[in-house]
Amino acid sequence: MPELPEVETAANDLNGLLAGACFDGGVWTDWPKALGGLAPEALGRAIAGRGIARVFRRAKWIVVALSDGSALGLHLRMSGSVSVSSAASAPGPHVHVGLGLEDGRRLDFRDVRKFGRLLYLDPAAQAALFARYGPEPLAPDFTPEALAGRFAGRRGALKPLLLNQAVVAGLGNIYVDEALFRAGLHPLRSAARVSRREWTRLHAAIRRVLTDAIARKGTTLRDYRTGTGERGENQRHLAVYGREGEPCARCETPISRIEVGQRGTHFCLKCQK
DNA sequence: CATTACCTGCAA
DNA sequence: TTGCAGGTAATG
Repeated sequence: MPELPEVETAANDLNGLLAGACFDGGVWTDWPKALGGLAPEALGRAIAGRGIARVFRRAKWIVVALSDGSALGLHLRMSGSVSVSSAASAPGPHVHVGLGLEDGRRLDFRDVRKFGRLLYLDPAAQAALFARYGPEPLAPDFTPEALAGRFAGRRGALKPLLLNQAVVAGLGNIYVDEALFRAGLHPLRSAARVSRREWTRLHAAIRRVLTDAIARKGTTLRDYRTGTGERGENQRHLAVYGREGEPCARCETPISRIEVGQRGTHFCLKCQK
């Protein structure tokens, strides 16, 4: 489910709820695989008594930074979400991990499809993990030239490259389709045949689509919830994603759907060349 | 580059 | 029953 705007929203919500709190070492799970091989007891020992310095996003990871420089990395994959509840309450449906806090609350990790992960990361593991990712598209130094530079010398179509987290971090199937529509670029356009002016348009489109979605607290199609349990609003503003057959907002042509790299791909064949 | 695997739920 | 879903890693 979650792409950059959803993870950003969830991380910001968790930061407001958890900054300054302390894990008590209690770990409940009914799906130990989510911990990536670390035993629940070992995770509990690692985080017991650790304060939460802050919670932020990197790529599609929620990073819970702890007082000793270690961190928890939460990846929601297709259907994950996070929430904070009372430790006295029973875990809700599809909650697979719960981490106790010293103040009587609990951080819950919910994930219908069980693809998500909650990993303990020491500083070296954090560095190794985040080194795999490309630049943050909303960072101030992510200029149109920086975007074009990421594609320099790469062959292939725009959409698969934009989905590649090592090229640019954080984009997924929804926002790639939306950004390409806004930029007027066909998802199968070769990256080698994009002009300077088109890179500038694509850069603006990516930033606009992401910032608008963050302002609307993300896109909730099925499982995604904000860190406070609400649905996002951006699903009401999608131009092409999930709109096969509906008229294009710009030219009325029915939106097309094709497969690109095994992903459903939505675009306007008249507006996107 | 394509295919498969990882999982569950839901709509056609 | 089949196909599809916001992601990604592993395998030919």
